Amino acid sequence: MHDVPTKQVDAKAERALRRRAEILRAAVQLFQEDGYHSTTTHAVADRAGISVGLIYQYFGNKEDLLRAAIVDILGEFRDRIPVAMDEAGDDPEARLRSGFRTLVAVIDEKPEATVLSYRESMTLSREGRDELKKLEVETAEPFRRAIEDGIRSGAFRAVDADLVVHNLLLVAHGWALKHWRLSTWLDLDTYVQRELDLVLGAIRP
Amino acid sequence: MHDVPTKQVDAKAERALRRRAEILRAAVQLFQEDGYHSTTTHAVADRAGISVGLIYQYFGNKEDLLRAAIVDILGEFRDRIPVAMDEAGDDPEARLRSGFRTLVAVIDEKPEATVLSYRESMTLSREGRDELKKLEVETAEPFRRAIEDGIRSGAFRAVDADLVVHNLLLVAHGWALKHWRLSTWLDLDTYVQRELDLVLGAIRP
Amino acid sequence: MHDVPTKQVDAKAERALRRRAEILRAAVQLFQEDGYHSTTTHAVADRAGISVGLIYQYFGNKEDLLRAAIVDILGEFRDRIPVAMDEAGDDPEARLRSGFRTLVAVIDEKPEATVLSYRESMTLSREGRDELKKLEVETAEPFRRAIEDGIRSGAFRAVDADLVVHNLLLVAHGWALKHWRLSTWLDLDTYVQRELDLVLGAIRP
Amino acid sequence: MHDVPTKQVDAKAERALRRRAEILRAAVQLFQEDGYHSTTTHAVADRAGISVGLIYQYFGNKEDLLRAAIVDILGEFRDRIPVAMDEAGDDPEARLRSGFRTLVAVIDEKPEATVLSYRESMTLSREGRDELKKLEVETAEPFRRAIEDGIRSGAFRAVDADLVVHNLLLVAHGWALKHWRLSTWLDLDTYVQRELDLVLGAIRP
DNA sequence: CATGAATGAGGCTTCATTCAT
DNA sequence: CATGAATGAAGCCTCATTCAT
Repeated sequence: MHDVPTKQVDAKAERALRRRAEILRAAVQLFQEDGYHSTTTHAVADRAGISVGLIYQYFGNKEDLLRAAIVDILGEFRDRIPVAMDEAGDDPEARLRSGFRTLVAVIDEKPEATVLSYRESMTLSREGRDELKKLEVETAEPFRRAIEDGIRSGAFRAVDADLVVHNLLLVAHGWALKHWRLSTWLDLDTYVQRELDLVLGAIRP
Repeated sequence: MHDVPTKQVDAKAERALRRRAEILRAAVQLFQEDGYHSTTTHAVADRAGISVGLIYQYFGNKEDLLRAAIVDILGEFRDRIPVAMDEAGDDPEARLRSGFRTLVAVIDEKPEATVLSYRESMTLSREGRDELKKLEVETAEPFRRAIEDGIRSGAFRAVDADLVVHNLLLVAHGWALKHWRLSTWLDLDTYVQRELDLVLGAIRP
Repeated sequence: MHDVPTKQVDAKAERALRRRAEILRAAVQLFQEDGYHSTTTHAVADRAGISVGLIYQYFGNKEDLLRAAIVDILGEFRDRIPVAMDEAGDDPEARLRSGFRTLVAVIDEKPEATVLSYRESMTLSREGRDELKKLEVETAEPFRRAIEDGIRSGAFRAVDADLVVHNLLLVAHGWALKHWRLSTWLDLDTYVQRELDLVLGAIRP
Repeated sequence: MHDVPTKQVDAKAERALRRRAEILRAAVQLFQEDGYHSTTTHAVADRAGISVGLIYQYFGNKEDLLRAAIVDILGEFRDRIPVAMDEAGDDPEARLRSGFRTLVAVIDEKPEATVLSYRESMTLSREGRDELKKLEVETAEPFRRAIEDGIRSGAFRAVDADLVVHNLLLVAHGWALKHWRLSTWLDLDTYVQRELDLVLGAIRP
């Protein structure tokens, strides 16, 4: 109704974003700990330190919370990987190494979300799943390009680029999916190192 | 209280086993189609053509049904892979190829169960999860041995055998997990062929 | 699965019908006492002496219960009125008197449901409302025919038959709608008698 | 604590009244469209172009809004009908015609509120309902007096005056309650005309 | 063995109302 | 005056599980 100082609007908007993030963080934690279906909306509210009702002012429903959680991490993949690859310069192999290292690092930061996207993605509605697939394809794209560049330049053999990307992503996700086993004998850096050696060893001429 | 002819007992026992299998099949189908949590026991009963009550004569509860479904497939891995490897003779690479081909083939036969074991394993109780992990380790074992044999014989480089097995299993599971994408450009045999080329290419001296 | 003696099937079907009727009766009572929206499904279950869950084996949801309640009484109108009119013979006025008397009598038996159909009908979905309108038109039909017969035979003036029926129904419903006021100075028979005198007095030549 | 110019007080008071009326109008619209229970206070605020909180500065709670809406229209009946009857002079029949015509006209102006008073009156608390009954009786009173005057003067038969009033009110309300059916073959004036002919035909000597 | 009617705890979600700004 | 973020009680409904037949 009234004109309100811009600063106030910004403050409100920022506050709203912070709230949204708080709720999402609580949800991701609990989804990871107990699974999506065993997590109640009340539990999310409690963990976030708010009331149940408030969840529904930031998210349409529980599934929305799940989708937001998964989209959140996949979005981070999509955004951070190209940056990391560009910082590595033009060499295809260097780009691949940097991108993969970043991918696994992000997964290691939020393993919950990665596991979630495997475990609960089919819980989502058709639209939600399609959104995920789109993000997944977008994440794969920079890797695919680096490999094809490498093939063109002769740095790599004429392998099936899509398949190599598929493997790279699987192996990266594997760090989260099978962490219970891997972490008994490897740390993050060693895992990245050895996997890169294997993958690159397979595609170098 | 009565003595019962043995033949009748056998007939009964067999009938019971068939029933159990029917229920399990219905459950696996529905778990795959709709997810474990969205599948109701009534739906399982309907699909199996029996009444709800009967489910509880063959399985303790719904989670039991899930565990049985997953154990079923993992057990098949454990049993069929050593056989396939033995049929391939003594050469480590041949054994690896045969074992991997069989692994992917079994997964292709019942992709549902594979996906299930990723998606719902955390739904299980502590005991159920431990049982799965045990089966997973047992499945990995023959692969690990073949690789170590190959390393010893000089057929393979001195790679981290456990890591290579980890990758082999991930890639095999990947056929089920990412079937929606892979099947757009590959068939089963090509997938097995190309993956073997990549993996073996990485570990050959 | 098995063939079952017909008698048993009948017994079950009958039992089911009784249950349905019990639940419906409890619901109508409570809807009348407290209004549809103030009546909880738990309250209905308690009144019916069953558990909440059972309601949902006989009715799809709460609205379904409301629709069933209203359809129930409107159906009774539709069925009992033609019978009463036929018992009255051929004379249009006698038929009208008998039909109206029956209408008010049925309303007096279950005033709740009549009030419900006024108060809550718009709570229903489009389909539910259409079903009600159809029943209402069917209830009106025999009255309309009697009046038109009377007009043709010269027993009644050339009045707007539809309007007279509209009035008859309103007045009959009025017995339930304004019972709190009417019952302070009239009983059922007197109400019927006097209203018939008024209505017939208005349409006689 | 400050003395405030009277003009300002008036301006404020008027502004407040306007706000109240705006809110009430929004509420009546929505109550009619969706029913009282399906209308949320947020929806009322939106429709009125204000915030939820403001509603509670003009009305104690949601039920208050309903009562105000119904009292509003019933008060209009009470006020306008005697005026219309007085303008018609002394003849009982003329007074009755004028009163009824006005009653139906007011109902036609705000059919929502009439329907509301049937549909939701039981939603009100004891006090609210009693207030409605009082208003209803007050509305009926001038009609009753006209009929008794007519009976005394010999213009009408010795009918049950209260019952005739009951019918008049029912028939008037019927215009709103059954508008969906009536409006398919009648307009307002015809309805008034024909109903008056029927009712007066029934009570003329 | 087999049935399926019955149970009831518990989950998701809505929405009237408040209060700090 | 006015806002709208926040609350939390309460309702509808589902569904795993039992048990009398």
